[in-house]
Amino acid sequence: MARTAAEPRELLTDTALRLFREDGFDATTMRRIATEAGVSIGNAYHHFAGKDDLVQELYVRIQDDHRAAATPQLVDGAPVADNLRVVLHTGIDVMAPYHGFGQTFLRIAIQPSSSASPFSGESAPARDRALDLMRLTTDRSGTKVSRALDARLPQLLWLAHLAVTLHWVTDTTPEQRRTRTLIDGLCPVVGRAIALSRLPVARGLTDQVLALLDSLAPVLDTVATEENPS
Amino acid sequence: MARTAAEPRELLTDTALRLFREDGFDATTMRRIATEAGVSIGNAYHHFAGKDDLVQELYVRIQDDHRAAATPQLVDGAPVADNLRVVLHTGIDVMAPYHGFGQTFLRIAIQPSSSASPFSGESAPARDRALDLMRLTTDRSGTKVSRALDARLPQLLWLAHLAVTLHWVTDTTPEQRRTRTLIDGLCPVVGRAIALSRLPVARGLTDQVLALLDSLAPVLDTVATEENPS
DNA sequence: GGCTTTGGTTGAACACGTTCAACCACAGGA
DNA sequence: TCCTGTGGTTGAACGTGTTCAACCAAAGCC
Repeated sequence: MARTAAEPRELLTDTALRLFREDGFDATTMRRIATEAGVSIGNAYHHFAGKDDLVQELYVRIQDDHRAAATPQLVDGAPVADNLRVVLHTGIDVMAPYHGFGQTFLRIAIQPSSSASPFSGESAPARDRALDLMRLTTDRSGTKVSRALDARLPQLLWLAHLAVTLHWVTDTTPEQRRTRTLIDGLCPVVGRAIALSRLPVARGLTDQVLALLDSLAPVLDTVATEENPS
Repeated sequence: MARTAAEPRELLTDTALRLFREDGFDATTMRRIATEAGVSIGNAYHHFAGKDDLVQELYVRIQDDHRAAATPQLVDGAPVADNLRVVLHTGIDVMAPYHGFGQTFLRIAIQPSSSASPFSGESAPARDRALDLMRLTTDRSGTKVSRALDARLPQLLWLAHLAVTLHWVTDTTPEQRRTRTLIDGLCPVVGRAIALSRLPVARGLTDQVLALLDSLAPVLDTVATEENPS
């Protein structure tokens, strides 16, 4: 046999992700992942904290794919609504093969303990990556916004992304068409709202929203805070 | 002993909810729920589809408590922002004892199969109840809004409620203070946005938002549609 | 009294995720 | 050559949620 010990970690992730895609999350057992990857079940747990940890691997992978898919389609100087549309659609694209266990996906992502949690205060590299993509989106767009709004806009768009994802998970229409419609309807709204925010009449509301976002800073900011002084 | 077979269903829910509160969701085993309720484990599964089903019981119970707590505090003719504030705060109040397993809470609620799912297209009595409360809120408020917006406003407020709940689940501040702050900041924003929506300059945006909500009607409407022609 | 039906009740049994003490294989000293 | 770590590797074992064939007990009906 002489198994070359060829990175069981990669073997495990690949097998797991394939089985997740084929049979769904619940139907895929750790025993089968391990056997098909050619390692023992105990060894699987040596490389990954648990079944959920395997999903996080997918989570991170999807984020990378998302960035790779979205970036080349962004148009410099285009309205932010257009670029947001690109980002949201490509986001759905890369997630599409995994719609089957979107619920599981969300379940893992929600857990504050998970590093994939969109809200986790810890290092949360996944969320930072998502926020970075949104910052890239606003930076490359030509829409003029106030300085104060510009600082918070990526986070607002990220929240929109979160909302769209939430809808996508529960979307039972074929090919998740309704989510596509939602995106196409949502982006112009966001663009128009941004435009409106510059008018004096909306000044008060804009300031309120920004103050509100400031109060949520610990949730939204990319900071390495939290109880880990060591 | 002569156990009087006194409604094992109620015994089970009461025991389960108590144990959930005391020890959390994961630490509470079906075996313990069954034993402490004085029934066999198999019998527990005769009355409830599974552990998740017990949580749904709590879900429904909370919705009722929420309505009971919010209704008497609503002020007829008050600005909708004020009444919304009441509803959101009382919502947090009734959920407070269960913050410990808020994640589980969400996990159950997300599943489209669950009748507690906020998005499930089926009968979804729980969601209808929540929407009803929001309709009550807008009806009793004195804020003037356009006819078109009035029809959709409860659903918009319900979405706000959903967002606040999502934040609450992941809120790790003591007593979930940050969620309280979020509510206090969010309500004036909602009120101001509603006021702004009546201005001609915001007419286009308002119409777009309403059209967007219309496209989501199957998700948001209280209708008994879905594949169940029998 | 028998007989059937119906629906609550039981606990052993199943498959699962996860843990853990034991087991290598190999590297680096002495 | 031996000793001693060190870190990947193993599979039996544990406790869990859930299922299911069997078992009642009471209610009709003859």
